[in-house]
Amino acid sequence: MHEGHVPETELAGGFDLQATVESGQTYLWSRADDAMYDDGLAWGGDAWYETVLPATETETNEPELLRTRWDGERLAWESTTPQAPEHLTRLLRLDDDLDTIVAATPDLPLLDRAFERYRGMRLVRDPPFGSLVSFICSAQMRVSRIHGMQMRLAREYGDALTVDGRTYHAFPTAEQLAPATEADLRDLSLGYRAPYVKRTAEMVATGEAHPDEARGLPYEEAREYLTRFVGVGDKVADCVLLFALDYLEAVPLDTWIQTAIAEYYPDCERGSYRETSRAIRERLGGAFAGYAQTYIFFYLRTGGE
DNA sequence: TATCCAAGGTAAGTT
DNA sequence: AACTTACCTTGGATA
Repeated sequence: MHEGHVPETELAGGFDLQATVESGQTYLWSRADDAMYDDGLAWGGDAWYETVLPATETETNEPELLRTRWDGERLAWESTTPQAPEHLTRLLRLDDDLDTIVAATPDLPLLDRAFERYRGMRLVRDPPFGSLVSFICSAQMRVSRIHGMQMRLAREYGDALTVDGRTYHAFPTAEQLAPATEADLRDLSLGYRAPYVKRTAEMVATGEAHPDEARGLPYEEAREYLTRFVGVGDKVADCVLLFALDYLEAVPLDTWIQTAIAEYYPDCERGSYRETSRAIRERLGGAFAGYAQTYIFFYLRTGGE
């Protein structure tokens, strides 16, 4: 295993690894201590987190293990690849300048409290297919269970990798996932999401469509593109745009944000997803509105008011 | 111990 | 285009 660290001085605006990984943006990382995912908020936050890089994203075309831990002053890492810092920077957006982003965001009381509480939390940049499947699975589901679904999908269908006697699994490719039957996926407790995941995997595997195709389109066109996948409506599309495809202005209108709008920004409620989305995006500052959304989401979900 | 409820929504059918 | 309804599963709350 290669190892190293990223010093705090290279992380403009600080870093909160636990909030970044456990805030419900990504379901493709795990806590190495096997503590219940989504149970760490009162815990301490210096656990190792690990993910497996898909073979399609590595220099070797093999899956690679990546582990990382915040030790209070710096981001330590261990990996089967020496390219770990580059992968960490991409996946956890280490080169985002949070000070600039916070400064560019409007001065709203709720937002200020959320920024203060979780200062250092970054957006993630998940692999698009994994992000797409994760958020299809997120419908009417709790964070810890969404995570469990992705872990089971990886274990059943993803590439295996053995390191120090332990076996890890990459999230499956569309080609690996498409052959699964609806019954297979229901056995993994996906419930009614099973046929959505299967049909979406088939669409990607056959080349009919790919989430990467949305990249670069004007924001609302990109969202519209993603809704062609089965199980993907406006909200899930916004999540993929924000957490995988670099659309930092995307504001997923989930139940928590809907509540926040009703309570704090009622004038932004416009009756339709499209118009409400435009209004709240404007209220949260436009270009980085998705960053603001993620802070508000996590702040409210963890008991902030 | 049994029952109920809600969880980061979406698709399909009606009006 | 706006409005209803069904949908799997399960941990945690309530009786």
